[in-house]
Amino acid sequence: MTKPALTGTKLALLEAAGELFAEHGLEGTSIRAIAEKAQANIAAVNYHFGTKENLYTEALRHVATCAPVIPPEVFLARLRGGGVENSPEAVIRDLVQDRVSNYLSKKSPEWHTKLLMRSLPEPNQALEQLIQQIFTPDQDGLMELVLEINPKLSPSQARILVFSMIGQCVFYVFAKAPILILLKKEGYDDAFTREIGETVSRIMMSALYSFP
Amino acid sequence: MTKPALTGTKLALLEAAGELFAEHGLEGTSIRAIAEKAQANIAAVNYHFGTKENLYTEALRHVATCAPVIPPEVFLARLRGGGVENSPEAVIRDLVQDRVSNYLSKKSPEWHTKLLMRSLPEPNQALEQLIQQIFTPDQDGLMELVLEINPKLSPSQARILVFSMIGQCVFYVFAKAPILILLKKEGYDDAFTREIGETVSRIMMSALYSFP
DNA sequence: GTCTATAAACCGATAGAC
DNA sequence: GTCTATCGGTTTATAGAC
Repeated sequence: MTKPALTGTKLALLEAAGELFAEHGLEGTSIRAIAEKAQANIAAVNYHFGTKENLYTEALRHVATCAPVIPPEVFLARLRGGGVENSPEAVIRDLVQDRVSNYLSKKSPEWHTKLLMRSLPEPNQALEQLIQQIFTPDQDGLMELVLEINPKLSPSQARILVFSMIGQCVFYVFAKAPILILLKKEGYDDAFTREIGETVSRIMMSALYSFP
Repeated sequence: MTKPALTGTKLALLEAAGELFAEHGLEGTSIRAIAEKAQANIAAVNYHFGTKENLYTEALRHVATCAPVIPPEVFLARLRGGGVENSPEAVIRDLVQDRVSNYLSKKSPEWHTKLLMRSLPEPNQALEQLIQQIFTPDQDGLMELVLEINPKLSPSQARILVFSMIGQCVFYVFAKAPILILLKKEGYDDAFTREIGETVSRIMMSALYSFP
């Protein structure tokens, strides 16, 4: 038991804040708006979190620890297990599909990914912690996976391949608004999400075997 | 002559504002800070631009019209011209290298791309105009290029391939801060930038021929 | 066009009653 | 733990002199 359960008001504040921060950023969100959305008192923010910055940090940490993405180790184990259903093609396809559907579909609230995206170019005290706890292990696991499929890759190539894979998935979240305008769509439907996953995994597979 | 020349103060305000907006966002930047940086009076912002939002819009438009990226038509013409130096491999490599170095090196001030990145998830009244004037023609041109190299691609596949190419390039700008922390680097050096370009173009080439 | 001075509103944070 | 009331500071925007 590392984390005490959140009382109703504290949780309501955290989620209201997360949603508003995701939409309007740290500076664009007032604690008054947060308290109103959470149906709590303005002073409750200060009571539960001290400062607005702390609340932002907590919201970001909350999102990061909630991410239901399947860790690379699972796919690495499948790959080493062998069998037709665990071919590199199948494993990469499932991995990419998991990431894409995680980012683009409704597995988790939309503001989770939105807040995450916003925190990347807007460095925050929570970001470095996030990187060490979430991104670095994930990146390392994915590099191991990529090197398992093609051991001839240089570490530097493997790293860029991983960035490219993540970058393609993230781009659709990050640039969602302009992409939707470009496509004249209202939102990503399931068929489009599936096609993104299929195409990205196919790109990665063909690339993986074309190196070094 | 569609645009009257900018007076010294107005231009100074625009550039100071752009730099601050890129760094701290719309809400995180005060017109006081802008005026101070531009060595102008606070009231000058209101005089020249009316509101802070207008100034933000103008700064974004300024950046968009300054982008020195080589248009897809140039590469399409090379491709159709034929010859060894105009092979699909060479053309894609040069295109990706141009984008990457444009985004990552010092061809244009760093705040240009930073402001552009920030405006994508933070929709603004200028964004739609930006998309119609810049993104849509660019996207269409790149799709034509991709279809010239592999005419068997479905339009939907070609579109996603283009998104994937742009997405990979943009990711390194967008997620620069976490990537640098991850790599334990201070900045992108030329060797790294070059390797990104080479790897991304190689990924795209192998993918282009593996479809459909 | 540029300045000073100021209006009017909002901000985050907190003291103190309950 | 929750509330009201308020402090001290900042914000944008503007009126009016030069």
